[in-house]
Amino acid sequence: MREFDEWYNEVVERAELCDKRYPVKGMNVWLPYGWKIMRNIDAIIREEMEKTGHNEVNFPLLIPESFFKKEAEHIKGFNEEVYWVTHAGKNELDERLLLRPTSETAIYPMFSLWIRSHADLPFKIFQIVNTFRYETKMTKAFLRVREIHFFEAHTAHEDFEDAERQIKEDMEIAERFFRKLSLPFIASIRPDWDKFAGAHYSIGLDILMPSMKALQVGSIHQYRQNFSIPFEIKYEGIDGNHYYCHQTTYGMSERVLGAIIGIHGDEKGIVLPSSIAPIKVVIIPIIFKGWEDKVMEKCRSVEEELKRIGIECLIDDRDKTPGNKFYDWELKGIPIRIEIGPKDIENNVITIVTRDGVKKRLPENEIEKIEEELKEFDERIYEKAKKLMEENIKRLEKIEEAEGIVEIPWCGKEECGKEMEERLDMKSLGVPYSHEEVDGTCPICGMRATKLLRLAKTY
RNA sequence: GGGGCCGUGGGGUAGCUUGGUAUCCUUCCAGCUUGGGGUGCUGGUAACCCGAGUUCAAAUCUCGGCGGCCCCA
Repeated sequence: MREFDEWYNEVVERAELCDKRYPVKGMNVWLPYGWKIMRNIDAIIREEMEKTGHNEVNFPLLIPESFFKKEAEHIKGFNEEVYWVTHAGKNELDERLLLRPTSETAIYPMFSLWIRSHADLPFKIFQIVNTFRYETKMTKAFLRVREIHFFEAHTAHEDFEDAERQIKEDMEIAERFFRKLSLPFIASIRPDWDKFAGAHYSIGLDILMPSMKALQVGSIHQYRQNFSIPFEIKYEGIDGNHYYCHQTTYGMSERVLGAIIGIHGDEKGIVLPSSIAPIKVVIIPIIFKGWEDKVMEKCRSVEEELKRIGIECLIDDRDKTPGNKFYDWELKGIPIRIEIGPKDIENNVITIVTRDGVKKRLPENEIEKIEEELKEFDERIYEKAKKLMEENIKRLEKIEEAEGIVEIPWCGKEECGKEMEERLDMKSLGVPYSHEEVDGTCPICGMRATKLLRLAKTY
């Protein structure tokens, strides 16, 4: 949808999330406000990682060409979008180095040194780093960039079953993570022709944007032994023999922020769930002649009370008119604003207005209720987003025009899936992760279909 | 991968056809005023993407580069 794309481009700059004027394509400057939000998102995933026994590491940006080349499928998948470092000053390097497009080939040589025995397993690490991919399509702030703010978890396991348990855990992490951001998503097992380069299978986590295009916001991969064999990641089993590990990864990026902007935003600007809003409550003094001191005094006491109960807040005492400040903070997506003026002081109340337009007065001795108001706000924006998604997932029996995400009975053959893509002008998201059993007919070949193929236009 | 459009103060624009240093709105700064949804007035700062060429003279014409946007595969 053209309007959406225009709105999106404008709002990321007006809300001071990033500055797109940096003169390298696909590389934007994170502004303080946007970066704070991104770091709050990172903090949530970091907390989830720690809860589930992953340790944070930080690998070098550069990978030697010889490492990168060890897994054949992986190179094929990334070769065209790799940035190369070929020189040091005027001298050509003996071995070319690449900027990581993802870190498998940096991390796994170290895995093979670190992992010795079954007692080391499962081995679970993650990092949040920048990765580089020379995207050939049109770039777009947070949605398609060439320098990616990337979260990646890498695990190694004794056997396939334990790696599968990891993938279940990853799905639980994703559920909790996206719920905290009030973002509904769907999980699909990507078709073989679209899985991650080198994976045994891939699960895509997708969000339906208001433009009715699907956005992949996360991916979980089962590698089986596809990397452990070329990288020789082996452990000594209880029986004294050596075995190759089974591996998984889980990845996400600033696309999550792009999804939040797109899903929750409105004509006034972005809308932030309270879990990541740098300021959860903004206090606007409504000053009239003769009331200056009384109003400011009350603002400060409310601020103190909010800080005491652990709610980040700010008094906007800039010399602007209140209306101006309202528009400002709405643009930036602050969940709740408090207005304090003469009328509030006379009635011993504060006026609160949530970002989605609920206005009420709270007695001034019940300020702690703001906490509940924030929770209810998060819940409302989640339900609204969920409704939009559910209304636009459509079950079809034959090939027909539809907006959003469609689910069509599929025999499982690649040629049929690709023909659906072509005729609908959509991309396959894959088969629902929930393994929903169906009894239908593939509309392409007419054979019995036991699964659904999800398709959508994508970013 | 193929095609098209575009680049002027921080943002949005006029000027380009017919070469002579730039219009308006907004933002920003100062002051007064105002203050429960973009208050008003006065004054001020600030721009022709980069490089080469044509010319007495280039925002304007030519070529190249960089960057942005759109459409198709």
